[in-house]
Amino acid sequence: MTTAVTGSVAPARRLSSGLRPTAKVLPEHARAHNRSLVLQHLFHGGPTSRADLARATGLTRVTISDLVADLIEEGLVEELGVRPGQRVGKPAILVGMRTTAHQIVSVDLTDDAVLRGAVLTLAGDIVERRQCAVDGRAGDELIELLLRFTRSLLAAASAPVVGVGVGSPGIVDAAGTVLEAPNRRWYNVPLAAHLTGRLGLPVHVANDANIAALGEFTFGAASDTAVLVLTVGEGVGAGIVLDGARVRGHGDAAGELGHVTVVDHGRRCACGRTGCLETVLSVPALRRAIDGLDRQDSDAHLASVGRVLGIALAPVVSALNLAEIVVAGPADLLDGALCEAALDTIRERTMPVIGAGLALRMATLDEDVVLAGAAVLVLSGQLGVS
Amino acid sequence: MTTAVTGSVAPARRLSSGLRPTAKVLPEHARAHNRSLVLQHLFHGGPTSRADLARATGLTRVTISDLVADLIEEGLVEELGVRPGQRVGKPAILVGMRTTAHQIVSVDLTDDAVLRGAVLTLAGDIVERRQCAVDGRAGDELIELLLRFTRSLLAAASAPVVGVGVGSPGIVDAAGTVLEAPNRRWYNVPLAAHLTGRLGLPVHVANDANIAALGEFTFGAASDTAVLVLTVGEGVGAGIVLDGARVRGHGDAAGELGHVTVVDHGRRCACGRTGCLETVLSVPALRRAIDGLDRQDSDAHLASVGRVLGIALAPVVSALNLAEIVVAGPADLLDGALCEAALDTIRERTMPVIGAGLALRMATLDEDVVLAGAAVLVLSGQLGVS
DNA sequence: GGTTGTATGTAAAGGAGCTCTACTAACAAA
DNA sequence: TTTGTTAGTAGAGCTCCTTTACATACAACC
Repeated sequence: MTTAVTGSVAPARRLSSGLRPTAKVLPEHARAHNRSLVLQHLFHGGPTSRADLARATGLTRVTISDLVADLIEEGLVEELGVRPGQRVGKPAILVGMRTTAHQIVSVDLTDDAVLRGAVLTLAGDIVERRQCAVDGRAGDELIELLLRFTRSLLAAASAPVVGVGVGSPGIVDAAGTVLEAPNRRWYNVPLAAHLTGRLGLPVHVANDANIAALGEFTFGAASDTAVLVLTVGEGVGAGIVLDGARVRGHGDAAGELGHVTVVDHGRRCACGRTGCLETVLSVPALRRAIDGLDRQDSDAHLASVGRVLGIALAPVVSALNLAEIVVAGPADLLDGALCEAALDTIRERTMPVIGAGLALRMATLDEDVVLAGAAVLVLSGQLGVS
Repeated sequence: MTTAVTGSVAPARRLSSGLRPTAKVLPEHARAHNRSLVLQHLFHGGPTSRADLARATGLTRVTISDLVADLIEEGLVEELGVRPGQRVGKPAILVGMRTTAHQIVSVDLTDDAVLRGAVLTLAGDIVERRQCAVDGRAGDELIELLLRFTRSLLAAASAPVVGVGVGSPGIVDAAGTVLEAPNRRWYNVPLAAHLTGRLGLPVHVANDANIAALGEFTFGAASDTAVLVLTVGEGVGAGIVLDGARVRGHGDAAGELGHVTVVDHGRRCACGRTGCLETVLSVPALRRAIDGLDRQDSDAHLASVGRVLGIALAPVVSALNLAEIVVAGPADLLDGALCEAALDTIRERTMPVIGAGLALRMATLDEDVVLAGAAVLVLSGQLGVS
């Protein structure tokens, strides 16, 4: 008596690709989701007619009109007049996101010596850029400085600010608490909550290298499915985006690749161990190593570091079947022999299916990756857009 | 004029942890989601009262009663009488999932020589187990054999079957098409669609090592957040579950760790390259290597393989901040020196935060991991439970 | 120049889904 | 017996989306 019960057992219609339904969904959540969906299309597709939005989202024109009316009321969207060009039927009215009507404030704490900040439009364009010397401050002092610096950025904004994004080194949990950032002497500092309280507007905090990946993913040319962004600066960090979601890891420490051992019997690292990736790949280490070398020797060294990087990344690429590795950092050091050797090494050390599907390129945003990423944090947290 | 607009810009209420809202959500989707949510709680928490379900999910008692009524009507849930024990208030009526009222058929194609299949309850318990010699069949012949084998399993079921799950080696896409499985001579075979058409009930197909991870995750003791399951058999494969979602990868090839180069100038591999992980870690390779050795030498060899494994996994563990690595395969080879060396090596080669948060253990399901995983495929695909 | 066809956007009615409030039922403890 | 607590259900109401119908505006065609 083997009876198919397809009729009586309804197929599960999944909301996301995740396996476990974990929280209840109410009509209002559906509404918020669809609202974000519309915004998302306008964000990436530019000005569009309501009818096109309906076709793109699968919602009806009626619902789209309703959602767009809400968004217009909130000031996030505006009508841009009739679509140019002659077609049959009633001319479409274009609607577009008002990317300049609101702004975002971003702060990048990556650098030991200086706070970097910016005011950005919702499209990620930098309107105003500021810096502020750290002068050796750490712990609470640094928090105070950060607060003052952020206030000065808010004062520099020329439109309402939807939120503040902060990229910090160290391990940061989902709530924006810095669990540990030794160089800043921060341990269990609820930075996001503290700043939100003091500033009176939403503040999002995340790991700098992690959000660099978000920045590249949203504003760069990164693929949708599986990207790793490697940030090379004073240290080495990474961020991974899979199916549009940032990988956080069990203890919010995903992407901490700087202190993986890659060289047996290697140099001593600041962390106390030896042979960490940072001892060969960080900007200071690279500069030291090639200082005074001619082009050929310098390239040879960079290639050897690239090979070491490739050996370390090959298992990661295989395990995740990555589509793209993006490298952010000084192009004079990284773009060239180093990246080439890394990609070649990864291809040599992985299956053809894995290696062939992989691209490796330099980041498109240079020094502003983290600022852009912090903006994405705000965009996605406040507007559901990324 | 820096004005906070928190009031006018509604915070995005996210449905999942993903960043990009990608598909519209209708009320019926919300209903299906909440239905799965209830089922999920009953699946993992066992019999529960409606009131407790309401507290656990955040939905009201009214809604829960409504959902439970639907589920009872569909035959997936039943009332189990009053909860024993004396408490104040009206006694609660327990409701529980009818795990034996429906069944699942699973097939495991991992073995070259034999098809392994089973009939399982919705709780993952094996009711009936069957095998079938492959006798060198491949390509279309193997598909026909698989079809006949599946039919015999369906005939052996003693309750309505909700769906069929198949674990296949090779690369399988989300639709259940086997993109390539060289040993089976399958290239772009739409296996799930084909079987669904012929059998008239839902068939789900996925990579065997991938779903082994699902099996361990659901029926084993794996953690929620970040797990990698390494399956060691004739070859080596892996599956990764992050935040409850299986990692698919850009080309549906995530987890293909068997052919990462781990030994420079190593043995020739069946894939044509040298030094692949499979050349040292597969069951045949391990047996060959320790054949005739005494315990001490054998352990030394196993430990050396464990170190190689640890070196390869350390970057993966760091990049993903894994909580757990689960190893599935023959305990006599893997459990002991090999696993110990692997864990020690990973700990040595990663930051303390990363290494300390990691556990490594043997799988709890032994040979039935893939069958269990295939069942999870059906559970999650048909009922939204996992 | 009128007619036809196509496309956009809105209005009104309807159904699905959840909540809130209010109620009954059933028990323990005082 | 009274009081307090908990479980489950009924009915009204709100939100959100769809379906259907309609007004509007243009091109193309005779």
